[in-house]
Amino acid sequence: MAKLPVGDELIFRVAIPVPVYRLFDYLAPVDVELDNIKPGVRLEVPFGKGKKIAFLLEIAGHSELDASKLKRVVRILDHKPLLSTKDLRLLDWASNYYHHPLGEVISAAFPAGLRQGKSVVVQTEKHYALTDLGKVTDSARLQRTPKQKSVLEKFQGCPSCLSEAELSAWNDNWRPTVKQLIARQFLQIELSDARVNSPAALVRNNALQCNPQQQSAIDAVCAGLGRFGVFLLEGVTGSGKTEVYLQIIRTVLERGQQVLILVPEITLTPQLEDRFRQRFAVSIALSHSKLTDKQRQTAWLQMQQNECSIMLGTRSALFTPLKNPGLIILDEEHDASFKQQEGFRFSARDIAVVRGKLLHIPVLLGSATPSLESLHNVDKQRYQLLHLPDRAGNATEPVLQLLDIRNKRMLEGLSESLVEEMHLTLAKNEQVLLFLNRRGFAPTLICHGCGWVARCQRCDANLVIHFDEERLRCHHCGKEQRLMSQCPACKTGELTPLGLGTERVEKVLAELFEDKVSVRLDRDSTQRKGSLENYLRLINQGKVDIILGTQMLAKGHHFPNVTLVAILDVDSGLFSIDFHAPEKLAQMIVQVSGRAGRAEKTGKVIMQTRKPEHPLLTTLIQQGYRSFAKTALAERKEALLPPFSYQALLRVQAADIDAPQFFFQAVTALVQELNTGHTQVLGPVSAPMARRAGHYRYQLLFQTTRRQELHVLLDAIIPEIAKLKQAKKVRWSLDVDPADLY
DNA sequence: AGCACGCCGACT
DNA sequence: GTCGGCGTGCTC
Repeated sequence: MAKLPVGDELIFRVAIPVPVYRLFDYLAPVDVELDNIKPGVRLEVPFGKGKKIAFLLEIAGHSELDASKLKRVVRILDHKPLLSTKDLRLLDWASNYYHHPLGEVISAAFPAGLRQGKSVVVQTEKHYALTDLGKVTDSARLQRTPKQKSVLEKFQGCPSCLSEAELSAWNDNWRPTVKQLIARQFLQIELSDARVNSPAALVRNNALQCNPQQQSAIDAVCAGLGRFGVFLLEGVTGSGKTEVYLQIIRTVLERGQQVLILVPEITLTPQLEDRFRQRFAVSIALSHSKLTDKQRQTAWLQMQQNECSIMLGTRSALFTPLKNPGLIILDEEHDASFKQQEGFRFSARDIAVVRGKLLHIPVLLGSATPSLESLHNVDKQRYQLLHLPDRAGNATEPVLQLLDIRNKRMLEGLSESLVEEMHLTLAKNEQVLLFLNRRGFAPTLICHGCGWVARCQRCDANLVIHFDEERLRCHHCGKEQRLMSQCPACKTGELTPLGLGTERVEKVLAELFEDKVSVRLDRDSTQRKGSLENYLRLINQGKVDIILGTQMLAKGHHFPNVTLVAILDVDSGLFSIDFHAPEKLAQMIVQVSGRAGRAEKTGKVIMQTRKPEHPLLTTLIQQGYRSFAKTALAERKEALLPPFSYQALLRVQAADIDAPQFFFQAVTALVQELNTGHTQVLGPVSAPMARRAGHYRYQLLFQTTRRQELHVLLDAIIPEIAKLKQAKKVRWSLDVDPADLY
């Protein structure tokens, strides 16, 4: 083979999205103009048998490998990097912190299309604001789009006469067509530079009057614009957090900068989105899982190119490049969905803070029930607390009370006193909301004759009875079967449902409140697209008296006419072995309570319990979430648990029962060799659910009071674990700062 | 993660 | 005699 002229060749060092903790070297393409090639550009490279999209990290003069082993870059996909140097640094940091391969981390920052190598279409057309329509004279070109034509003409007659619907149609659907029209006219008439982002055109004058606390929160963040700082906005439901966001965003837009707003889940986005649209006359980029890849890519590029100033998105929108960043807002910062639970297990909240630091912009975290980590950061004066203690308007705080149900007669989970309270509320024509975080009819099917229990074959779990569909279903692996009528063990005993699910409560509601309308909101009843929205509409129209549901009720939905909220079984959250459980339970209780009494009507929250003296419950009820958090933090400190220590969890699962054991034997040997600091190693222990979907699950916990020490150990041990032959027989993953120990 | 190489059981 | 099972190892 002819020897390559090694000395003359330049080396492209790249990251490739494969689960390998290593970079790859390639020969630079021939005749490459180096001036234009910067780190971050996407490349197409030969890899193994096929081709892959790679990300350029550096251009080097030498490679460790013999030049004959190197392949050549096929082509360069980007003229300039789509990610900034700072964002690349952020991704590199995240790769190190979470011990996840850099190629996969960088890949996660791109929308699906660009990840797969789609080229960015150069946008020759500019996006213009509605104000520019006034200068378009040639509306004859819109003959085929009469609605757009009429909006245009209406606008030209009276710019402020456009309705909400017309404006959102413009934002959502019509802009491309009108945009084309403007592009054609661009050659004929001189348009102003009033683009979508132009501050003059972007705010509609409908801000709400703020109370002093809101105003001082707004002032504090606005005074911090242009430099790094983290603000924790603590405000109960209805305290006007959103208005604070909106007014701060206005200031950021006026500075000509962009805002990234992250929210936990799409369920609460429509309402928030509506408020944004009502407030700002600029287009808003959305990014969440219900959109198509193309829509997400468009939104991503609009932010990247500064054609859009506001992005509202979920966790994965965190990495959206911002040409002119001004502020990151993370709403409901305590929410668990900000932590990605598979693959690259990152915390969007924690990375947002690091990103703010790198970009020299403030980060605003908001919550009615801040995470203990964030409150601890306030104590440490790393975050600045902004408190909104009052409900806006005349709304009063709901009254929380414990209802001792020991020795009380229960009707399918409802105590007699609760039923009485419900009657009183319904008699006033007000709504009742019942919360039970367990779907299905009952969580257990047991034989009254022989004690046989319906178990999942593949998990350490019982099958849940779904009476309506006559099925038994495993909520962990999804496996299901027909609900049998005869005990498969003894063939004679009577099969009895044990325990309580929403379906069962729904049945008893129909009997107890014959003349009232109740709806059940859980994953099963809202599976069909749009059905949740339908139910919510009926509820808000007052056509529903009793709302019964799971988790999904706790998040964001407003039920102004609900004045009684009952948590049917608060005890099930009290006895988890996971130290995060009390925090999660307290947050859930407060969030559910927030659904009650939003208007001028005082709400009441009843929690049925058999542990009325439990300190978590009494502290929370008598002294509020803040006191609870203080107590919980003191307990964490006492036990040296996070945030007073740092954890990483090594999880393993395998179909073979012995494989995890062999894996951990090898890992333990590595730990003994490499753990030069004082990191504690707890385990391995079997996961709380030892078998799931036919896989045996074990985990090993690393814990230390000095974060640096933990990362030194992980830096050393992860590449070694990856090389273990025992590691190839299991599926393993590392979870840094695990949000739960399951 | 793919993908090929490689060494042992049931089929034309 | 082959087809194919998935264990093992590599990818610049």
